[in-house]
Parts: sequence; C-alpha cells; structure tokens
Amino acid sequence: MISANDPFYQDVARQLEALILDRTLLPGSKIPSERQLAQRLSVSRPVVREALKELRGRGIIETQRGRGSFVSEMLPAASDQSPLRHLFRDHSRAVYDLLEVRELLEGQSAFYAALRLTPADRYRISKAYEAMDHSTSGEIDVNIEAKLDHNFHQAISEATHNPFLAYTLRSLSQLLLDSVITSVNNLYHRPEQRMMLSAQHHSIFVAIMDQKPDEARAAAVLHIQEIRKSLQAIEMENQRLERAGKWELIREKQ
Amino acid sequence: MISANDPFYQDVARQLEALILDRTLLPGSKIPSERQLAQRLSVSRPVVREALKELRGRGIIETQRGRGSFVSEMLPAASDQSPLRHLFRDHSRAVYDLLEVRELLEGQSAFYAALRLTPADRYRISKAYEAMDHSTSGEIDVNIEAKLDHNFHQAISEATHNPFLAYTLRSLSQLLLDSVITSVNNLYHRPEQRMMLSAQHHSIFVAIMDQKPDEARAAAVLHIQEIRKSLQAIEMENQRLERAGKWELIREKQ
DNA sequence: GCTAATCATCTGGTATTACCAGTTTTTACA
DNA sequence: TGTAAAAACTGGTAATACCAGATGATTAGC
Repeated sequence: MISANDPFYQDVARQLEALILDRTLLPGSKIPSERQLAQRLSVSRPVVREALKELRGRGIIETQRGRGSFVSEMLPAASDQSPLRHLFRDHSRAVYDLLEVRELLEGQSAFYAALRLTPADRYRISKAYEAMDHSTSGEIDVNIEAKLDHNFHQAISEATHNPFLAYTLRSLSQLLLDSVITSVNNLYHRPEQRMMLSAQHHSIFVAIMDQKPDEARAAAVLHIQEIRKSLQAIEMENQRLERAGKWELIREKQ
Repeated sequence: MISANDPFYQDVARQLEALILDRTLLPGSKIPSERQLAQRLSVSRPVVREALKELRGRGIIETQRGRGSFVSEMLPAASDQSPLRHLFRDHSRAVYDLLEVRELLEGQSAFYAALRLTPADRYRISKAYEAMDHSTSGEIDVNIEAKLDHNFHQAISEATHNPFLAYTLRSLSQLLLDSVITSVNNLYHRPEQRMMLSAQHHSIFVAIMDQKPDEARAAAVLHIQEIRKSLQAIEMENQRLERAGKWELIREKQ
C-alpha cells in the first residue's frame, strides 16, 4: 500500500484517484468520510485531508462541510489533454476520427508552412527530417521513430506561424504517441508501410522546402489517408484471424 | 482577507494562486515556508498545508521535504483550455490566427454535419438555430447572442459525429466567448454586420438541413471569412481614429 | 397520526502540540 | 582552509480537542 518514497498523502490521493478513474467510484458518488478513510487506510486524518485537498485541486472531487466529499460530476482534465484522452480511450473508432481531423489540419499545416517558410523554419524542418530519415534507415525502435515522426510534423506546424494550429495539432498527435493502442505505431514494424511512410515524409518535405503549398497539402493529406488505409488493412487482417480463431473453437466443441 | 463563506484553506490557496498567476511569484521561485505563511496569514499550519496541497493538485506548485515549496517551472492549465488562453492573451494577432483555424474546422464541420445528419442532429441544430434567430430579431444582448451563436456552431460540430472535431472546435470557439477582447462580440452591435451574420447562419443552416455538404462547407467558410473582414475593417477604422487622435495631439502642441 | 422542534450523530474545518525525516546552514575543530 | 558535526530549517505525520454545518432520529404538541 505505502510506497517507499512518497509521502502517505500522495499514496492516498493516488489510490483514491485510481478508484475514480477506473469508475469504481462513479461521478457524483460519495467518498467515504475522512475518519473512515483514515481508519481503513491506517493513516491519520490530516493525511487523508491533505490527500483529499490534492484531489480537490485536481478538480476530481468536491467537498462540502457537513455533507462529505463527492466525485465530481464532470471529471476535468488531469492534464491539458485529458478530455481528449477520455475521448480517445472511450471511443472505439477513435483512431479513425482522430485521423480524420488530423488529415484536415496536417494538410493545412503543410500548406501554410510552404507558404510562410522562413530560414529558421527551413533549418528546423530539415533537422527534424534528417533525424527521422536517419532513424528510418537504421535499426527499428518504434518508440523513437514515432517520436521523430511527431517532431517532424511539429516542426511543420510551427512553420505555419499560427500557434493555435500548432497547438491543436500537437495535442491531437500527442495522443497517438502516448496511446496504449499501438496500432499506428505498429506500422513501423511492417517493411512496406515503413517505406511508404518514409517516401511520403520525403514528398512533404520536398514540397515544403520548394515552397509549393498545394503540393505540400496534397502530400500531407495523402500521408494521413495512407495511414488510415493501412490501419484498415491491418484491422481486416486481424478480423480474419479472429474469425479463423473462432472457427477453430467451434470445431473443437463438435 | 478571509472570505465569509469559504474555508480558510481555500482563501489561502486562492491568495497564493493569485500571486503566482500575476507573476509576483515567478516560476521556479520559492514559496515561503509553511510556518512563515501560517504566521503571516494568521492561520494554523495545517490550514497552510491543505492550501498548498490544493495548489499542488492543480499542478502549479511542487513540494519537497527539507527544501520547501516552489512555483512550477511549467505552469499547467488552470483549466482545460489554459494553454490556449495563454496563446490568445499573448499573441497580438491571436484573433486572426484563431479564425484561420476555425475557418478550416468550421468548414469541415459543416461538411460532415450535412453528410452525416441524423434526425436527432436535425432537431438539435434546428433548436439552436431558432433560439439564435429569435434572439437576433429582438433586443440586443451581446453576451446572449454570442453564446447562442456558439451553441449553434456546437450543435453542428456534434453532428459530425467526430468527437475530436467537436472538442477541438469547442475549445477554440470558447476562447472568443470568454475573451476580454470584445472585438468579435462587438460585431453584434453593428446593424449591417449583425444582418450579415444572421444571413450567413441561415445559409449554413439551410445547406445542412438540405444535406448539401459542399454548400454547407462553403457557407461556413464564407461566414468566418466575413467575420475576419469585418474585424479588419473595424481595426482599420480604429487606426484611422487613432491617427486622427494623434494628429489632434500634435496640433495642440503647436 | 402528523408536523415541527430538539437532540444526537455525522460530516468537514481549525488549532495546538509533539515528533519524525530530509535538507541546508552554521559552527567547531584539525 | 577544509571537513565533519551540530543546529536550524524544511515538509510530513500523528494525536487530541474543539467548532460549524448537515442530516437523521426522537420527542413533544396539536
């Protein structure tokens, strides 16, 4: 129960938060009283109070004198992007919806980057492209490649000189980076997809460097579309495998 | 100092937060010790501790045993949209950058809404449109009209059935709603602009109801473009007035 | 039997005191 | 002058007592 390094109040806060986030404690529901929690968790009441204040500061509980503490009806962000994370986690088609928005924004991002390119942008995008290219031609480390891919796109979005566009894209693409869903990341394991991604990054890069906005947009849109198609192909393949697995099960029962 | 209704710990947290947010206490800087704060604010140390835990839960301070409490180097969101707010506040061309992104997303939002319209969507969008239309034809209350405008656009974005798109648009447009910069809101005060906005909302509405995606997109894009043009016109007018003001000043000095 | 008032118990909120564990500063000694 | 130890500082924990608001149970009055 008690972590060796962290203060008790942080442990308690963490435990309570876990109960809330995994829906053991539902929004609106009452949290046990401070005295009860202190007794059950074998800590003093001030420790519980401090833990509850931390959760309150995070906005995930509300407390009222005389009534008790309750899980907030609306659970707000644990971080900036937590509403987005929530959407991503709970939504079975999330990755496709996300790609739909990204297609639009990445296309426009590439368009404006090509249009507004400064020497500093040129340098930054080149550096990011080279790092990614260098990584692509070497040994596969999916996490690093995904991150460098992300960095390349971010350099582009920053070259738009529209901070809202850059911020929005960063928020959305960060979801894929951080995701426990590895389907997108798994594209890097497949040689044909990996080469495709690499070629498309090259097309985007060249169009931006040559300052051809329409070509840059088209290349970026195609890039996301190809990712989507690849994911769909992988998904269908997984469904075929799954159906085959079910058939094997039924057959063994006869 | 002490609010009549709130617990002391909330008052203390609020006061400290204000010092941090108005940059009296800079990121990375040390916060006075618990004992000092307790003494200076004439509260007990547990009250201070609880206040600090609340701030810690908000992510705006960090505490370490033996060292003290410090303002976080990276100040995270006080709310979901706080990074966006930061961009908006600090960026002199913010409203135009924001409109640039909105133009893209609103266009696509209208496109998908027209494409994917369900009966429930139809109902919701109609209700939002009627509320707005009804308000437009009556007495001017800018805040209400802006909010109803926002609701109309939100109903459309929800009809896309892409939660990421809906969320992103909501975040961005909420900035304008909440903004202390009232230039967009001031459009409602001008009869010709108000009528223009109303007509454009009508075009968007009709195109979506008739399920014409391309028309819906074009109408939505035009809508944002017109807002931008109006703002630019108001800005130029303000600059002419400002220059005239300066001339008057110089003339009086002679 | 029903309603209102009172009381008991519960809840979070505040204060005091004592002590512990980690960090930093000061002092003493070689 | 440098190093080690002691003192002072920091946040962390626990216990105790009491206060203020909320809720539920009981009692009294009609």
